[in-house]
Amino acid sequence: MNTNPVRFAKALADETRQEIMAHLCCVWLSVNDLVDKMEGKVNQPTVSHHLKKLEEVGLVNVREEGRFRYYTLNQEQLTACCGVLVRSFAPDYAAQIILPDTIPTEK
Amino acid sequence: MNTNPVRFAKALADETRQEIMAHLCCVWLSVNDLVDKMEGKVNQPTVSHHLKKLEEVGLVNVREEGRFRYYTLNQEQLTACCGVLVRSFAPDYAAQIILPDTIPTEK
DNA sequence: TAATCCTATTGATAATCGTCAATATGTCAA
DNA sequence: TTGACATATTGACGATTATCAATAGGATTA
Repeated sequence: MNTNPVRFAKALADETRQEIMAHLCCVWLSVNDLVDKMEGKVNQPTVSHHLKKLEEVGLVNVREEGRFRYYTLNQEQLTACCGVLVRSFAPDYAAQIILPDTIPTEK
Repeated sequence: MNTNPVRFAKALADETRQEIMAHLCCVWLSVNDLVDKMEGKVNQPTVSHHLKKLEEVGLVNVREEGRFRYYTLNQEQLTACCGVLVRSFAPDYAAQIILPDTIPTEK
C-alpha cells in the first residue's frame, strides 16, 4: 500500500514524534537509548508507541539484534513523501526540485 | 512567528483539509464554491473551520471581495515547509533539492 | 532453570480534534 | 431600511490520540 500524504502528515503531526525523528537522524538508536535522549519527557511505552507509528509509514528503519531493536530515520522515505506533497500541491515548484522517484510503501 | 514543522504537519494531517487544498490548487474559490466541490461531505461551517486552520499556517491565501472571501493554495509556503522538513530530517537529500528560501510565517 | 534485561502490548484516562446545528457578523440589493 | 446572502463563530458531541501504569513476550546471562 502506498503512503498517502494524509498518513504521512499524521505521522509527523506530533511534537514528540518529531523530536524522536531528530534523534534518529543519521544514527541507529535502541529504544532505551531514545528514552534517555528524551530526558524524562515520555516513558518507554510511549516511545515504543511512537516508533510503531513511524514504522507504519516507513519513516524509520529497524534492525533487530538480540533483545535490542535499533531504529534510524529513513531519509529517503521522508524525502519521497515531501516530493509527493510538492507534486500534489505545488505543481509550479515541482519541476524545480529533484526528489527520489521511490514509491513509498507502508504496512 | 515561524511555521514550525509540527504546525505544518498538523495542518496537513486531515483528509478533508487535503481535499480542500486540492480544490484550491491554482485557482481562487469562494467558501460556498468549495462547499459545492466537497459534494455534501462537509457543511459550510466545517469548510470555514478548515480554511481557518490552513490560513493560520499560511497554506492558503485569502482575497476579500465584498461579502465573498476567495481562497487559494499557497504553493510557495507548502514548498518552503517541505524544504524545512527535508533539511531537518533528510540532510543527505537536502543538498540535491532546490526549494524556496522563504521564511514561512504564520499567525 | 531462574533471574534480568529490553521492548511491545493492554487498558485507562485526559486532551485534542473534526463535525454539525444554531447563530452571529457583515455585505449587498431591493 | 429591510431582507437576502456569504462567511465566521459558538457550543456540543463523538472520535481519535497521546500518555502512563501495569504487564506480557522474548532474549540474554548467571
